[in-house]
Amino acid sequence: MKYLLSNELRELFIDYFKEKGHKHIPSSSLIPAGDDSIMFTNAGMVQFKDYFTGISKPSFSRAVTAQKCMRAGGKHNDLENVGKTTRHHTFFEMLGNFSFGDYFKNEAINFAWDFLIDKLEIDAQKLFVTVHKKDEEGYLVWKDKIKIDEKRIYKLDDDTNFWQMGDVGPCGYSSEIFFDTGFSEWGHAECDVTCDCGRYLEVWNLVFMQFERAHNGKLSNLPKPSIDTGMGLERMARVLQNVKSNYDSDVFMPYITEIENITGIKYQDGNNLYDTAARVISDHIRTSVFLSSESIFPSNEGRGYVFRRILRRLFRYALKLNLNISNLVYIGNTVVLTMAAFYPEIRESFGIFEKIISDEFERFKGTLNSGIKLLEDEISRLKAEKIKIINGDFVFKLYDTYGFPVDLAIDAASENNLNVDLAGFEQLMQNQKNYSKQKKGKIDFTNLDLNLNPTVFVGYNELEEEAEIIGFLDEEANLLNNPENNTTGFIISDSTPFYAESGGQEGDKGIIEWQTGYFKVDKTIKTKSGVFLHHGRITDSAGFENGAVGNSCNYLHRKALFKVDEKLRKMTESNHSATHLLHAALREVLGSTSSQQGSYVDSEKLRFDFNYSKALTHEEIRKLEIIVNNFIFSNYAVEIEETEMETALHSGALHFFDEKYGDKVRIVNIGNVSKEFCGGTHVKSTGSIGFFKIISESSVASGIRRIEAVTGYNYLNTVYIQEDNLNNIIVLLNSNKADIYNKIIKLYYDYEFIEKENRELKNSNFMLKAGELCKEFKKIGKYSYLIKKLDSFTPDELKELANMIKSKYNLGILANVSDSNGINFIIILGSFYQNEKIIYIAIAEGSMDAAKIIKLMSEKLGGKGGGKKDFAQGGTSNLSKYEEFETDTEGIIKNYLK
RNA sequence: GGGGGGUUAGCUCAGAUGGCAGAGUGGCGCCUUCGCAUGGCGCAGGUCGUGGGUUCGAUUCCCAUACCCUCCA
Repeated sequence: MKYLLSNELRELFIDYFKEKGHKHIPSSSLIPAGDDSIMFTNAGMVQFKDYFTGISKPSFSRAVTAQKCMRAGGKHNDLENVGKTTRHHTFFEMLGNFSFGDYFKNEAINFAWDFLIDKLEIDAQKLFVTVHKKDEEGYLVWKDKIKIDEKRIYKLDDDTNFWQMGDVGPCGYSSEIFFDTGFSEWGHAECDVTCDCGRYLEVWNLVFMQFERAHNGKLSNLPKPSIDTGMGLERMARVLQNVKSNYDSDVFMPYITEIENITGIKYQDGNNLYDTAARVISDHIRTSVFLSSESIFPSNEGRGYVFRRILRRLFRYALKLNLNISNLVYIGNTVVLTMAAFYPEIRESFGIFEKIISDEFERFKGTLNSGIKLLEDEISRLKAEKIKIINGDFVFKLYDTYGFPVDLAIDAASENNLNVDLAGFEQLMQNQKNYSKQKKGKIDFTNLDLNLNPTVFVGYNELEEEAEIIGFLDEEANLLNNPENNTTGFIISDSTPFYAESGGQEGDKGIIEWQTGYFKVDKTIKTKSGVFLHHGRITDSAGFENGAVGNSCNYLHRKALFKVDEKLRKMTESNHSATHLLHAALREVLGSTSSQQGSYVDSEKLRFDFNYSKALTHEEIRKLEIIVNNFIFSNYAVEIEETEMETALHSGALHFFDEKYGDKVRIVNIGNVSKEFCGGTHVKSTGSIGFFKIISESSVASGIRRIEAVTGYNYLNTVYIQEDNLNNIIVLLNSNKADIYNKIIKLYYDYEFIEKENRELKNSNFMLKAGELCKEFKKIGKYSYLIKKLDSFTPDELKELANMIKSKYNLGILANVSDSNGINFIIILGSFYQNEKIIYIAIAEGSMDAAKIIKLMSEKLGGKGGGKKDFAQGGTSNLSKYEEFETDTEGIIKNYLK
């Protein structure tokens, strides 16, 4: 067996298959292009999916790749296993060779065997293979052509040896090659390839795509069967380096060695906490470096959320080993040193990695601290009540709501001699998962498989076109032959001038009309296979009149005129072309690293997201606007070029791989300032954009900024709105454009001054009034009371006045030594309020109860009220009681004091 | 996409079955001190995220909405 480093293995593999007529295709992004069914690229075949399904055709029939892959979210999730086994990773590389209708089983098996035996010089006695029990053809290749001992061929079932992409589409038997490491993680002495103990390592999976599964589940033979294979680089490196674990290979040892150096503890490849932590840290840092290079940022949804979970798991283990953030960055740099030769993007993005990891660490500390606080409170409560177990509800809430890791909660519990009800926790966790699953179920029309030819799009040149209606889908995606009049749904046609939403450009609106009626299109979308869906409502007079078929009407194969709303389309095109200009300007002002993160244009405005770490300054925004408007005023011609993907890639045009481009791509050239892949529609020359103005700049996620802007007429509208506002203000203040600012400044200061003066005036007025009212207290024994009705006071004013009376009266009593048998008084003030009710408040001191008095008053006055012992208020809309307010209240007080 | 939580003074956060909005810290002033650290006293600083509703009364309850955190998909 050859001893190869991982980089050598990768090279050898690619060279071998290149020699066998395969085209080396670079690894695609970790973000699958135009594929929402998976979160991350998780196998080598992902970038070739459309070739296997036949949606598009490659210009080559054999390919070889080393593909970046992730399994840490969605259907394939290995995250929790990482660090605990010898062979699970969140990020890994898959080596693969592919045949698209070219060679099949015989060659695929021979290539694999030849590579293993001849190139890697692996001892054939250590290899075992599996085939599907019904795959006689595959079995015979192994037995007769390769001449492998029958005892080494395992015939297995669907669950291990049948592969399919989804419920429908291409699928087929697979054959796997296992390597006997002679070492079982579980200490098994006797077992075989079907055992999960790690002794038999699956090193190569060959998928024979030979069937097509229909909606009814039936299989039919594919005319041109294909091959999809995958060999895990990390596993094979481990085999060739003859070590017990992927982590002991040169793929991970550089990082583990660094952890040893930092902590001063030797890595033992064991199951203890330290060794697990070292593995987790190595794996997760490597993954984080790669995710950073894909412009994925930690967030609370989708891929960003997976990234956040990986980072949090990394931090948890880093804390256990007392690693700090600069240690982690240092290890991250080692990832760059070991892997950037093959993946140069990670070197360029290292700054982003540094920022992400340190920002996220700060955030993590925040959630840790708040969690620790809650946990400490709970623990001391339990201790006080002598309870020995923290219940699952609490731990779940801590985790679910506050993001506090469960294992840390368990640690803290055991430090305090407490247990955690883990079963209860798991139950709640399961409930949440089920709940979340149930809540899915909106139809994704873009993912429909309608089994129709792609719609011919003529809308680049035509906005009106006669076309044939070939189908109608209702809102539940049922194909209706005779949709009733007034039904909403989707019209499908053989061709159309309507642009369907894609590439961040809104779909067209407009009208589809025929002799007896029309269909108002409010949006246009398309399926992944290119069938255009015009959404709207049928309005057909024939539907009402045709009694024979109720009010339904057959639209199938009817010719209709498809008319795009030209005005909206033109405005959208302005915005779209302006987006390209803005992109060019951004690269000029902020540098070429500020690349596109997404964009959306409709007829009203354009939105552009890009990565940049801080808010744009006022000056930068102005600069962008000036540059873009200069582009517009230069009236550059917009040239569209249609070309092969290959040549386009070499032309230096900007492209973004979360977009899906066909084999033929369109390149949009604007002057010599912008060149981008783009399937959207554009103005003929930049002059017709008219004008460009940024209306907002904001942040969408950390590290991503968003610019929103308007063009042409839309800007005119915002100018009008602003102008009207300004004019209204000018007229109101009887001023003019030149003076208005100074006038407002003056008014503002005047207002502040007057308000302060007013407050003081009111205060001194209240003081005076309070002083007067102080004299009106009446006495019954040691109690005194003041009852007064006042006109047009607000509740707040009553409160304030009463408080002043109280302090003045208090002062008077305290000054008067002879009256020292305790302070017991109540102040009751009432007023009209907004001419619709009587309000009254009571402030009491000593043993008088304001709330009780207010209750009694409310009974008498037919109102409601309440409060506390020292303060209460009430109200009534029974205005006629106002005249007797004082006498009534006095009666109540006298009665109360009796 | 769904669930949970949050938004109160410049900052960190309390708060009440609905009844006059608080602490710590920072800011300013004064005192203690030869001076500094410190300590003591006082002052300023609030649309209680926004908009509706219920109520005599809402920062608190209800509805909607924005933003942030978090879990699940």
